[in-house]
Amino acid sequence: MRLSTRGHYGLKAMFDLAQHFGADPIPLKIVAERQSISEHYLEQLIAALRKAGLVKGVRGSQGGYILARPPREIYVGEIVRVLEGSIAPVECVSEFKVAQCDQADFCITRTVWKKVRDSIVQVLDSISLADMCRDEERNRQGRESEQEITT
Amino acid sequence: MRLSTRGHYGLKAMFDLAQHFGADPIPLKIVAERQSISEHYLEQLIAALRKAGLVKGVRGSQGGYILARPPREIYVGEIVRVLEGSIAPVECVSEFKVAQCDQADFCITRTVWKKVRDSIVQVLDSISLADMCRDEERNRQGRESEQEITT
DNA sequence: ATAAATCCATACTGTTTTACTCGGGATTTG
DNA sequence: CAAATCCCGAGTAAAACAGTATGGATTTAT
Repeated sequence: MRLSTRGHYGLKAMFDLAQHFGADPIPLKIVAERQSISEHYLEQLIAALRKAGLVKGVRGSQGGYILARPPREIYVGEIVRVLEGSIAPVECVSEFKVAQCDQADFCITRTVWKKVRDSIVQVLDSISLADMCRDEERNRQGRESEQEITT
Repeated sequence: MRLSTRGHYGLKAMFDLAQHFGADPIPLKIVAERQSISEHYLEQLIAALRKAGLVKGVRGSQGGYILARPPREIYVGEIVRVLEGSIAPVECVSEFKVAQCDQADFCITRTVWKKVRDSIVQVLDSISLADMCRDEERNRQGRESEQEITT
Protein backbone atom coordinates (compact mmCIF):
# COMPACT_ATOMS: atom_id res chain seq x y z
CA MET A 1 0.00 0.00 0.00
CA ARG A 2 2.73 2.37 -1.03
CA LEU A 3 3.14 5.38 -3.19
CA SER A 4 6.15 5.30 -5.52
CA THR A 5 8.81 7.96 -5.27
CA ARG A 6 7.13 9.74 -8.18
CA GLY A 7 4.25 11.04 -6.11
CA HIS A 8 6.48 11.53 -3.10
CA TYR A 9 9.16 13.56 -4.89
CA GLY A 10 6.64 15.30 -7.09
CA LEU A 11 4.75 16.73 -4.15
CA LYS A 12 8.00 17.83 -2.54
CA ALA A 13 8.97 19.67 -5.68
CA MET A 14 5.58 21.29 -6.11
CA PHE A 15 5.60 22.35 -2.49
CA ASP A 16 9.04 23.88 -3.02
CA LEU A 17 7.74 25.83 -6.01
CA ALA A 18 4.78 26.96 -3.93
CA GLN A 19 6.97 28.17 -1.09
CA HIS A 20 9.00 30.26 -3.51
CA PHE A 21 6.11 31.24 -5.69
CA GLY A 22 6.49 34.67 -7.28
CA ALA A 23 7.31 36.38 -10.53
CA ASP A 24 10.57 34.56 -11.23
CA PRO A 25 10.90 30.97 -12.36
CA ILE A 26 12.95 28.64 -10.21
CA PRO A 27 15.61 26.43 -11.79
CA LEU A 28 15.03 22.74 -11.26
CA LYS A 29 18.59 22.38 -10.06
CA ILE A 30 17.76 24.48 -7.01
CA VAL A 31 14.59 22.52 -6.27
CA ALA A 32 16.43 19.23 -6.63
CA GLU A 33 19.14 20.38 -4.26
CA ARG A 34 16.79 21.77 -1.67
CA GLN A 35 14.69 18.61 -1.70
CA SER A 36 17.58 16.15 -2.09
CA ILE A 37 16.29 14.61 -5.29
CA SER A 38 18.27 13.57 -8.37
CA GLU A 39 17.92 16.44 -10.82
CA HIS A 40 17.62 14.23 -13.88
CA TYR A 41 14.97 12.10 -12.28
CA LEU A 42 13.04 15.13 -11.14
CA GLU A 43 13.17 16.42 -14.71
CA GLN A 44 11.07 13.45 -15.77
CA LEU A 45 8.53 14.04 -13.07
CA ILE A 46 8.18 17.73 -13.74
CA ALA A 47 7.78 16.98 -17.45
CA ALA A 48 4.61 15.09 -16.58
CA LEU A 49 3.43 17.93 -14.40
CA ARG A 50 4.11 20.40 -17.19
CA LYS A 51 2.19 18.36 -19.74
CA ALA A 52 -0.68 18.22 -17.27
CA GLY A 53 -0.65 22.00 -17.06
CA LEU A 54 0.35 22.29 -13.41
CA VAL A 55 3.67 24.07 -13.99
CA LYS A 56 5.15 26.19 -16.74
CA GLY A 57 8.73 25.87 -17.95
CA VAL A 58 10.75 28.96 -18.84
CA ARG A 59 13.69 28.14 -21.06
CA GLY A 60 17.12 29.65 -21.27
CA SER A 61 19.44 31.18 -18.77
CA GLN A 62 17.58 32.64 -15.78
CA GLY A 63 14.84 30.20 -16.68
CA GLY A 64 13.22 27.58 -14.53
CA TYR A 65 9.78 26.42 -13.49
CA ILE A 66 6.84 28.25 -12.07
CA LEU A 67 3.44 27.04 -10.90
CA ALA A 68 0.82 27.47 -13.60
CA ARG A 69 -1.71 28.62 -11.00
CA PRO A 70 -1.39 30.17 -7.56
CA PRO A 71 -0.76 27.65 -4.76
CA ARG A 72 -4.26 28.03 -3.41
CA GLU A 73 -5.68 26.66 -6.66
CA ILE A 74 -3.52 23.54 -6.86
CA TYR A 75 -4.59 20.52 -4.83
CA VAL A 76 -2.44 17.60 -3.78
CA GLY A 77 -4.88 15.20 -5.44
CA GLU A 78 -4.11 16.64 -8.86
CA ILE A 79 -0.39 16.20 -8.40
CA VAL A 80 -0.72 12.63 -7.21
CA ARG A 81 -3.05 11.68 -10.06
CA VAL A 82 -0.63 13.07 -12.65
CA LEU A 83 2.34 11.18 -11.24
CA GLU A 84 0.77 7.99 -9.94
CA GLY A 85 -2.31 7.60 -12.07
CA SER A 86 -5.80 7.07 -10.80
CA ILE A 87 -6.14 6.96 -7.06
CA ALA A 88 -7.31 3.41 -6.37
CA PRO A 89 -6.12 0.72 -3.95
CA VAL A 90 -7.15 -1.96 -6.45
CA GLU A 91 -7.75 -1.63 -10.15
CA CYS A 92 -11.45 -2.49 -10.06
CA VAL A 93 -12.19 0.75 -8.20
CA SER A 94 -10.16 3.01 -10.46
CA GLU A 95 -11.50 6.52 -10.79
CA PHE A 96 -11.12 6.46 -14.58
CA LYS A 97 -11.17 3.04 -16.13
CA VAL A 98 -14.24 0.91 -16.37
CA ALA A 99 -14.25 -2.12 -14.13
CA GLN A 100 -13.68 -5.22 -16.20
CA CYS A 101 -14.19 -7.61 -13.30
CA ASP A 102 -17.31 -9.61 -14.08
CA GLN A 103 -18.48 -9.79 -10.49
CA ALA A 104 -18.04 -6.06 -9.96
CA ASP A 105 -21.66 -5.49 -9.00
CA PHE A 106 -21.70 -8.22 -6.40
CA CYS A 107 -18.20 -8.18 -5.01
CA ILE A 108 -18.24 -7.02 -1.42
CA THR A 109 -14.50 -6.70 -1.07
CA ARG A 110 -14.80 -4.15 -3.84
CA THR A 111 -16.98 -1.92 -1.72
CA VAL A 112 -14.27 -1.95 0.94
CA TRP A 113 -11.69 -0.68 -1.54
CA LYS A 114 -14.13 1.91 -2.78
CA LYS A 115 -14.47 3.26 0.74
CA VAL A 116 -10.70 3.37 1.07
CA ARG A 117 -10.36 5.15 -2.24
CA ASP A 118 -12.98 7.72 -1.34
CA SER A 119 -11.35 8.49 1.97
CA ILE A 120 -7.96 8.99 0.30
CA VAL A 121 -9.48 11.18 -2.38
CA GLN A 122 -11.28 13.21 0.23
CA VAL A 123 -8.01 13.99 1.98
CA LEU A 124 -5.90 14.67 -1.10
CA ASP A 125 -8.49 16.82 -2.82
CA SER A 126 -8.99 18.99 0.23
CA ILE A 127 -5.36 20.04 0.74
CA SER A 128 -3.97 22.79 -1.49
CA LEU A 129 -0.34 23.83 -1.79
CA ALA A 130 -1.35 27.06 -0.05
CA ASP A 131 -2.67 25.02 2.87
CA MET A 132 0.69 23.31 3.10
CA CYS A 133 2.55 26.63 3.02
CA ARG A 134 0.34 27.92 5.82
CA ASP A 135 1.02 24.81 7.92
CA GLU A 136 4.73 25.15 7.28
CA GLU A 137 4.63 28.76 8.40
CA ARG A 138 2.79 27.80 11.57
CA ASN A 139 5.29 25.03 12.28
CA ARG A 140 8.20 27.35 11.73
CA GLN A 141 6.82 29.93 14.12
CA GLY A 142 6.11 27.22 16.64
CA ARG A 143 9.72 26.08 16.51
CA GLU A 144 11.05 29.61 16.77
CA SER A 145 9.04 30.51 19.83
CA GLU A 146 10.19 27.29 21.46
CA GLN A 147 13.72 28.45 20.77
CA GLU A 148 13.00 31.79 22.47
CA ILE A 149 11.76 30.06 25.58
CA THR A 150 14.66 27.66 25.91
CA THR A 151 17.23 30.35 25.04
CA MET B 1 -1.01 4.00 -5.00
CA ARG B 2 -1.91 0.39 -5.36
CA LEU B 3 -2.36 -2.61 -3.15
CA SER B 4 -0.63 -5.76 -4.35
CA THR B 5 -2.66 -8.87 -5.06
CA ARG B 6 -1.66 -10.15 -1.62
CA GLY B 7 -4.02 -7.87 0.22
CA HIS B 8 -6.61 -8.10 -2.49
CA TYR B 9 -6.70 -11.91 -2.64
CA GLY B 10 -6.18 -12.26 1.06
CA LEU B 11 -9.28 -10.27 1.89
CA LYS B 12 -11.28 -12.23 -0.66
CA ALA B 13 -10.20 -15.48 0.96
CA MET B 14 -10.90 -14.28 4.47
CA PHE B 15 -14.30 -13.03 3.41
CA ASP B 16 -14.99 -16.43 1.86
CA LEU B 17 -14.07 -18.14 5.13
CA ALA B 18 -16.30 -15.69 6.99
CA GLN B 19 -19.27 -16.38 4.73
CA HIS B 20 -18.90 -20.10 5.36
CA PHE B 21 -17.90 -19.79 8.96
CA GLY B 22 -19.02 -22.71 11.10
CA ALA B 23 -17.77 -25.84 12.84
CA ASP B 24 -16.09 -27.42 9.80
CA PRO B 25 -12.83 -26.29 8.24
CA ILE B 26 -12.91 -25.32 4.56
CA PRO B 27 -10.29 -26.71 2.18
CA LEU B 28 -8.21 -24.05 0.48
CA LYS B 29 -8.93 -25.65 -2.84
CA ILE B 30 -12.58 -24.68 -2.51
CA VAL B 31 -11.77 -21.13 -1.48
CA ALA B 32 -9.34 -20.75 -4.37
CA GLU B 33 -11.91 -22.02 -6.84
CA ARG B 34 -14.72 -19.85 -5.53
CA GLN B 35 -12.54 -16.76 -5.57
CA SER B 36 -10.65 -17.58 -8.79
CA ILE B 37 -7.22 -17.50 -7.22
CA SER B 38 -4.28 -19.83 -7.84
CA GLU B 39 -4.38 -22.37 -5.04
CA HIS B 40 -0.60 -22.53 -4.59
CA TYR B 41 -0.32 -18.79 -4.42
CA LEU B 42 -3.18 -18.55 -1.95
CA GLU B 43 -1.40 -21.11 0.17
CA GLN B 44 1.42 -18.65 0.69
CA LEU B 45 -0.94 -15.89 1.67
CA ILE B 46 -2.91 -18.00 4.10
CA ALA B 47 0.35 -19.19 5.65
CA ALA B 48 1.04 -15.59 6.64
CA LEU B 49 -2.47 -15.23 8.00
CA ARG B 50 -2.06 -18.43 9.99
CA LYS B 51 1.25 -17.31 11.46
CA ALA B 52 -0.43 -14.06 12.45
CA GLY B 53 -3.14 -16.02 14.25
CA LEU B 54 -6.06 -15.00 12.06
CA VAL B 55 -6.87 -18.49 10.77
CA LYS B 56 -6.30 -22.02 11.96
CA GLY B 57 -5.25 -24.87 9.71
CA VAL B 58 -6.69 -28.35 10.20
CA ARG B 59 -4.54 -31.01 8.61
CA GLY B 60 -5.44 -34.25 6.97
CA SER B 61 -8.38 -35.43 4.95
CA GLN B 62 -11.52 -33.40 5.69
CA GLY B 63 -9.17 -30.68 6.84
CA GLY B 64 -9.00 -27.09 5.74
CA TYR B 65 -8.92 -23.63 7.24
CA ILE B 66 -11.16 -21.89 9.70
CA LEU B 67 -11.15 -18.38 11.10
CA ALA B 68 -9.39 -18.21 14.45
CA ARG B 69 -12.04 -15.80 15.74
CA PRO B 70 -15.65 -15.12 14.79
CA PRO B 71 -16.03 -12.76 11.80
CA ARG B 72 -17.22 -9.91 13.98
CA GLU B 73 -13.86 -9.88 15.76
CA ILE B 74 -11.67 -9.74 12.67
CA TYR B 75 -11.12 -6.37 11.02
CA VAL B 76 -9.99 -5.72 7.49
CA GLY B 77 -7.09 -3.64 8.78
CA GLU B 78 -5.53 -6.67 10.48
CA ILE B 79 -5.66 -8.69 7.31
CA VAL B 80 -4.14 -5.95 5.20
CA ARG B 81 -1.35 -5.33 7.69
CA VAL B 82 -0.40 -9.00 7.76
CA LEU B 83 -0.24 -9.28 3.98
CA GLU B 84 0.98 -5.85 2.94
CA GLY B 85 2.88 -4.65 5.96
CA SER B 86 2.36 -1.37 7.70
CA ILE B 87 -0.33 0.82 6.23
CA ALA B 88 1.58 3.85 4.97
CA PRO B 89 1.58 5.71 1.67
CA VAL B 90 5.26 6.56 2.16
CA GLU B 91 7.78 4.90 4.43
CA CYS B 92 8.38 7.90 6.65
CA VAL B 93 4.84 7.62 8.02
CA SER B 94 4.93 3.88 8.68
CA GLU B 95 2.85 2.72 11.61
CA PHE B 96 5.68 0.59 12.95
CA LYS B 97 9.16 1.64 11.96
CA VAL B 98 10.83 4.73 13.20
CA ALA B 99 11.25 7.50 10.68
CA GLN B 100 14.86 7.71 9.57
CA CYS B 101 14.32 10.82 7.47
CA ASP B 102 16.33 13.59 9.09
CA GLN B 103 13.82 16.30 8.28
CA ALA B 104 10.94 14.29 9.64
CA ASP B 105 9.89 16.88 12.19
CA PHE B 106 9.82 19.72 9.71
CA CYS B 107 8.66 18.07 6.52
CA ILE B 108 5.22 19.31 5.60
CA THR B 109 4.65 16.79 2.82
CA ARG B 110 4.99 14.22 5.56
CA THR B 111 1.97 15.56 7.38
CA VAL B 112 -0.04 15.11 4.19
CA TRP B 113 0.88 11.43 4.01
CA LYS B 114 0.10 11.07 7.67
CA LYS B 115 -3.40 12.35 7.07
CA VAL B 116 -3.80 9.93 4.19
CA ARG B 117 -2.57 7.06 6.31
CA ASP B 118 -4.91 7.91 9.16
CA SER B 119 -7.91 8.08 6.87
CA ILE B 120 -7.08 4.69 5.37
CA VAL B 121 -6.53 3.17 8.80
CA GLN B 122 -9.81 4.61 10.01
CA VAL B 123 -11.70 2.89 7.20
CA LEU B 124 -9.91 -0.46 7.36
CA ASP B 125 -10.03 -0.74 11.13
CA SER B 126 -13.75 -0.02 11.26
CA ILE B 127 -14.91 -2.77 8.90
CA SER B 128 -15.13 -6.31 10.25
CA LEU B 129 -15.68 -9.47 8.25
CA ALA B 130 -19.11 -9.65 9.87
CA ASP B 131 -19.90 -6.17 8.51
CA MET B 132 -18.97 -7.40 5.06
CA CYS B 133 -21.19 -10.46 5.41
CA ARG B 134 -24.07 -8.27 6.48
CA ASP B 135 -23.56 -5.97 3.47
CA GLU B 136 -23.41 -8.97 1.19
CA GLU B 137 -26.66 -10.27 2.61
CA ARG B 138 -28.33 -6.90 2.11
CA ASN B 139 -27.06 -6.73 -1.46
CA ARG B 140 -28.29 -10.20 -2.20
CA GLN B 141 -31.76 -9.43 -0.89
CA GLY B 142 -31.81 -6.20 -2.87
CA ARG B 143 -31.02 -8.06 -6.06
CA GLU B 144 -33.63 -10.69 -5.34
CA SER B 145 -36.46 -8.23 -4.68
CA GLU B 146 -35.52 -6.41 -7.88
CA GLN B 147 -35.97 -9.73 -9.62
CA GLU B 148 -39.44 -10.14 -8.10
CA ILE B 149 -40.53 -6.72 -9.31
CA THR B 150 -39.26 -7.14 -12.86
CA THR B 151 -40.58 -10.67 -13.14
C1' DA C 1 28.28 36.58 -31.41
C1' DT C 2 29.33 33.56 -28.23
C1' DA C 3 29.20 31.18 -23.83
C1' DA C 4 26.56 29.76 -20.16
C1' DA C 5 22.39 28.35 -18.20
C1' DT C 6 18.50 26.16 -18.47
C1' DC C 7 14.60 23.46 -20.31
C1' DC C 8 13.23 19.44 -23.20
C1' DA C 9 13.28 14.65 -25.08
C1' DT C 10 14.51 9.89 -25.68
C1' DA C 11 16.74 5.81 -24.71
C1' DC C 12 19.08 2.75 -21.72
C1' DT C 13 20.06 0.01 -17.35
C1' DG C 14 20.63 -2.36 -12.93
C1' DT C 15 17.84 -3.74 -9.07
C1' DT C 16 13.79 -5.05 -6.74
C1' DT C 17 9.19 -6.63 -6.47
C1' DT C 18 5.44 -9.24 -8.05
C1' DA C 19 2.86 -13.09 -8.88
C1' DC C 20 3.24 -16.83 -9.40
C1' DT C 21 5.01 -22.26 -10.24
C1' DC C 22 7.22 -26.50 -8.69
C1' DG C 23 8.30 -30.31 -5.89
C1' DG C 24 7.92 -32.63 -2.04
C1' DG C 25 7.12 -33.64 3.04
C1' DA C 26 3.86 -34.09 7.26
C1' DT C 27 -0.62 -35.33 9.09
C1' DT C 28 -5.17 -37.07 9.46
C1' DT C 29 -9.40 -39.65 7.97
C1' DG C 30 -11.94 -43.41 5.79
C1' DC D 1 -2.88 -48.05 3.36
C1' DA D 2 -4.60 -44.50 0.19
C1' DA D 3 -6.48 -40.25 -0.38
C1' DA D 4 -6.98 -35.65 1.01
C1' DT D 5 -5.27 -31.98 2.89
C1' DC D 6 -2.05 -28.77 5.16
C1' DC D 7 2.82 -27.21 5.32
C1' DC D 8 7.41 -25.60 3.59
C1' DG D 9 11.18 -23.84 0.76
C1' DA D 10 13.09 -22.85 -3.63
C1' DG D 11 12.97 -21.12 -8.24
C1' DT D 12 11.47 -17.90 -12.05
C1' DA D 13 9.69 -14.88 -15.82
C1' DA D 14 7.98 -10.49 -16.28
C1' DA D 15 7.09 -6.07 -14.84
C1' DA D 16 7.90 -1.92 -12.24
C1' DC D 17 11.06 1.15 -10.09
C1' DA D 18 14.46 4.52 -9.69
C1' DG D 19 17.27 6.26 -11.68
C1' DT D 20 21.55 7.43 -15.71
C1' DA D 21 23.22 8.99 -19.93
C1' DT D 22 23.33 11.75 -23.84
C1' DG D 23 22.36 15.39 -26.48
C1' DG D 24 19.41 18.96 -28.62
C1' DA D 25 16.65 23.53 -28.26
C1' DT D 26 16.17 28.05 -26.37
C1' DT D 27 17.16 32.15 -23.97
C1' DT D 28 20.07 35.56 -21.31
C1' DA D 29 24.28 37.96 -20.19
C1' DT D 30 28.58 39.67 -21.63
